[in-house]
Amino acid sequence: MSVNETTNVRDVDRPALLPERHPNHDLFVCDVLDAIPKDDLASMEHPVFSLATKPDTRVLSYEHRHVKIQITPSVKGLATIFDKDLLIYCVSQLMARKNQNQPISQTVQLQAHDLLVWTNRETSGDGYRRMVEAFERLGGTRITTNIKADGEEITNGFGLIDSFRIVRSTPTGRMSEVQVRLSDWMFKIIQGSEVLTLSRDYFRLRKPIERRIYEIARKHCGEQDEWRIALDLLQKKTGASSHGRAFKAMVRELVEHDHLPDYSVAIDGDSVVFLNREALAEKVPESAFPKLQPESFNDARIVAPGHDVYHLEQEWRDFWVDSGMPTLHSPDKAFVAFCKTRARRNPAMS
DNA sequence: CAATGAGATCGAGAGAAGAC
DNA sequence: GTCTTCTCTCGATCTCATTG
Repeated sequence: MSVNETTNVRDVDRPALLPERHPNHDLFVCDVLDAIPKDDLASMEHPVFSLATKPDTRVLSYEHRHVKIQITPSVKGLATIFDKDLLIYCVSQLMARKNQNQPISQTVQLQAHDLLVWTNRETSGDGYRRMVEAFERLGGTRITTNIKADGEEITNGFGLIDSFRIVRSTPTGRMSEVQVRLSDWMFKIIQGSEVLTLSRDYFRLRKPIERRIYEIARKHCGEQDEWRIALDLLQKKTGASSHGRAFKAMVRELVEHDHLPDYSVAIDGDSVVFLNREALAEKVPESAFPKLQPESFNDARIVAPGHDVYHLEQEWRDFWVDSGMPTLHSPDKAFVAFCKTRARRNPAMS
């Protein structure tokens, strides 16, 4: 669901969300630490990706019930939350194939330009340079953990990705194809479909912390109506190392601009409350929604052939609620226009 | 006209200084 | 001590001009 740009502009007239450069398909993401046996680490959700925008060479260590986990960066620094975009792309490509019952392999072949477009990034030379650096950080970041099994302590180490290979096109020296080999554990996650679907607007989140908060909300709130967490605990989960005051100010800003996909955020004392937007939409009384004429559904079928117009109506209602339930002079025209845009963006599957 | 390059600007985080 | 404000660094991002 795209956000109404005109109603979501910051005081400093800078949109909270990045522009939607390209309409994407479904996103899937796996929680990295889910890869580790769940009995031992299910209750641990430690940040793996750095939120910093400059090289972060800290070694992160966590301990929980005699299980130790250590995240070690290469000299290039920890993989950042922006680097995770590349991993999300690889996982999504494999999941899409898997969902179509096509065979999947641990090595993903992808077009560099497609990756940049799909992850809502710049396709400039700088964009390509940053992509290579991101792959280097992903490959260089190692996770080491010890697990006790039958009295024996086993230490496992793995990278975020196993390896990558860049194929450059000769005329301009620009890279064209990238081959990424995923780690065994990452591949197991995909095989087990232990992934979450992300909003398309995830890639439009500007701040690293906002992306991390969305992931946490996505995992914990999920389809529930509401999820509540203490502010300091949320900060701990995000891994943000800034001062508590700065973190609280950031959450306040998130509340004020209300631009987090899928969830609305509120502060209640020392707690942060995530409200599922879909659940919120359901609570709007039927009489409050704009009335549509029966002919409009016929018009919608014409502009969006192959789509379920009643499903589109539901999406349109969600969009209307997200936009702040504005008064519409002509709901029918707005609905048909919405269907037309939707159909252009996602042509009906045959 | 899409892809690309260059320079400007933003943001996270850290540290310092000053007010209370 | 606590809190706010300012400055700095550097990668991410924005904007606009150029290229093929």
